Amino acid sequence: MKKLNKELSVVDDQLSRIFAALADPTRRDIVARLAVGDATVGELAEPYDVSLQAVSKHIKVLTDAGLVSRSRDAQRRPCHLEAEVFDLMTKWIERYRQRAQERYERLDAVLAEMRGEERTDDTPEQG
Amino acid sequence: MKKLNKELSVVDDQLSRIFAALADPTRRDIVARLAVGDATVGELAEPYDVSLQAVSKHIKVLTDAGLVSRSRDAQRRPCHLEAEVFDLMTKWIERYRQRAQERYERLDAVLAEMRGEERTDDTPEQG
DNA sequence: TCCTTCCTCAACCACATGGTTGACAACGGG
DNA sequence: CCCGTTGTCAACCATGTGGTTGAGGAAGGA
Repeated sequence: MKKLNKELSVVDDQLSRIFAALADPTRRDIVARLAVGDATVGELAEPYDVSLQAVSKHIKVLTDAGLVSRSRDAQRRPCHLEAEVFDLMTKWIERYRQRAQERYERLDAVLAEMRGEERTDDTPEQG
Repeated sequence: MKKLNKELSVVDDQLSRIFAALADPTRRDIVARLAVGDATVGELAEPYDVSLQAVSKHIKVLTDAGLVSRSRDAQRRPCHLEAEVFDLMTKWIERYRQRAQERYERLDAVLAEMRGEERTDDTPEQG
């Protein structure tokens, strides 16, 4: 039963890009500022001590993840935060957070039961 | 106004570790399985085509991020999913998703208004 | 047309990361 | 006590990532 069919569905792939994009504090900061309002690369770069090119790269990572879209306004290329993509993340998170939470609550019940009975099974179904 | 005070607060640091941990599909898969029930490294490694050591490393990344805790049961070191840490993420996400969503909805209103009036302001307050 | 502004591309560098293999530590069963 | 089971540590390797600098494209303004 080796070699789990790792065809890396598109959603899975995007999820990876989103999480990876948000793993960087600078990029999270940029997202935070874009939540307030659209901004150009230059404006976004201004508070940081790094080159404009570095910030441009961060923006690219964010756009590749679908978190940011670009438009054109003369020479400017304003960045816009795409809120919908967050849903993909929250859906993923909520699914497992809930399961884990339920399991945790069930554990309480089990522990209460165990005080009077005996344990037969160790690991719940898995796969 | 350069050099944003980048002291990388503890929360920020953990947030980075959490997002980075979940950026890997294998680790997300492990989290998914741990949501169903606790498991040992060996059990977790079984479906994959990689060495046990590689999976052990993944587990280490997850524990360092606070997503997984370990216990001891004879030679076994079962992995347990820590659901609370998810809250840190969802809180961060929700904050900016909401802002962006509100901004988006406000845009609708503005566009509707624009059909009858004239525009004076372009970019909402920012900073 | 030439210049300026805004931004991206390309090459490079240091370091992090995911994988490997080999050694070995921790624990319980004979 | 020795052995098997379970898992980690250490060293190594290939690739990815965030940063740099330099060159240059795209779009107006003079």
